[in-house]
Amino acid sequence: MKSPTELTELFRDRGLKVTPQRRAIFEALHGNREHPTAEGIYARVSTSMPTISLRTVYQVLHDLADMGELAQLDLGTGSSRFDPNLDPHHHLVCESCGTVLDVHGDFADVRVPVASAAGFTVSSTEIIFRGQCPQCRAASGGNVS
Amino acid sequence: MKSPTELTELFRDRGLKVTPQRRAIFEALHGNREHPTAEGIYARVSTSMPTISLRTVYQVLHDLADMGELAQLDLGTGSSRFDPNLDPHHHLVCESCGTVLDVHGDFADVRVPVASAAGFTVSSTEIIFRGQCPQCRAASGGNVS
DNA sequence: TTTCCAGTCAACAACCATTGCAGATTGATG
DNA sequence: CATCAATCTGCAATGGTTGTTGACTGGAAA
Repeated sequence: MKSPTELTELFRDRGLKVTPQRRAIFEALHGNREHPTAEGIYARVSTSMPTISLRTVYQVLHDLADMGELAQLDLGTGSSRFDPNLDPHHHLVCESCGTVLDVHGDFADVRVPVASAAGFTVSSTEIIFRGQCPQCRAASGGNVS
Repeated sequence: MKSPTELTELFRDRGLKVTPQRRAIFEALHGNREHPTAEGIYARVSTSMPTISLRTVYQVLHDLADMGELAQLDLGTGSSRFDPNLDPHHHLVCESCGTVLDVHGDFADVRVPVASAAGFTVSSTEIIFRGQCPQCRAASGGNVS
């Protein structure tokens, strides 16, 4: 994702206002590797701006996603997660605690076999590895519960 | 997924009752390749059993999933989908209409690079191809959305 | 710096998929 | 066919997310 400064310019260029709320959200996302949920961003921003509403957080996150500056993920953990990392990559999801890690690797050869494609136009490929993180494995003795 | 008859035996063996509701749901799932939602199964079963409740459909689907006789999928289409096909396979999702197709293919070489694994124990790998089906492409002139 | 207004915000209610609850009902066994 | 635990239904409640609306404000222009 672009830096808060770059996003500020981008918004101005598009005739959009750069409000304190937006700035705070830009900051909260910058360099964030936690794949936060909207609630997560809300919690973080609320500490410095207690009056911001969750509605606004959703709005700004969607604006950024629509502009292609942020990826929205649905990893089956109950709520959408937002990923400022726009490099092509995949995810590792802990089924116990929900933690998400990035997986970088060359999966260029992962394509739909022609026989299955049936005229489909594939625009993106998402690989989700599910399992258990070291912390949860240690805590549960290796059982996924 | 096992046949309705086999599921009947399986339930009896486990001391579970085989009610008309369960039988109807077994039938609705048998050979179903539509990756239906709970609502979808409810709609189908309702035609022959108008008094069945959506609550019961959810209950039975979860029972089957817990028993490993049915796969529950979250493909980011808003609601869970249920897949009676237990062969290892992946999915192709139309971003316009939500249709889901199975993708069979050899993706055995899709593994988490050691560097990314960071002690994670990977128990399953899910590949989701997103795009547009032929019908939607024709209908929209090739534009998504 | 003041004006002005399109763009934005906060609060609230609504929405959807899903689940918890409790009382009525019913398979399966003896 | 009597018994009873398992099951069903209807309804309320939950959690995540979005629609609405009137008040508010960033920032370009004067």
